[in-house]
Amino acid sequence: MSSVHNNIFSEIRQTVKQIPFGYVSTYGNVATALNLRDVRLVGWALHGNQDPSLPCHRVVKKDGHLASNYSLGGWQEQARRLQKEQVFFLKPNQVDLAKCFFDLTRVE
DNA sequence: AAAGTGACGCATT
DNA sequence: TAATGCGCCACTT
Repeated sequence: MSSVHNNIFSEIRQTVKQIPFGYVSTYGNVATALNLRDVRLVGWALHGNQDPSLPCHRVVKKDGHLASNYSLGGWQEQARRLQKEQVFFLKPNQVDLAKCFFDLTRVE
């Protein structure tokens, strides 16, 4: 990853930062909020992230399953962070979107 | 400079 | 129901 992003990547990060504590959003929802045609860009922007102010663990797949390739420690680490925020889980690797989904298209 | 690739998701076979 | 294809960005080689 490079230094400066006056591009979609910074937009993605801005959007992800709007997900409140205790809630999650999905890759697709972020993409829709930004009118992106390629959802993979969201994952790309978060891949290898080290910024603690960027809650990348709050982004999951559309059905609530955790990121299959979560960078730092795999989905188990992502699950640990979410449980710390008292997010509801249906299964060890799947959150309850019905209770914890935050729609980013509503706030933008 | 060009081609390959990816924390996904939807439509098509 | 499973498998495949595409998206068209940004980054890497």
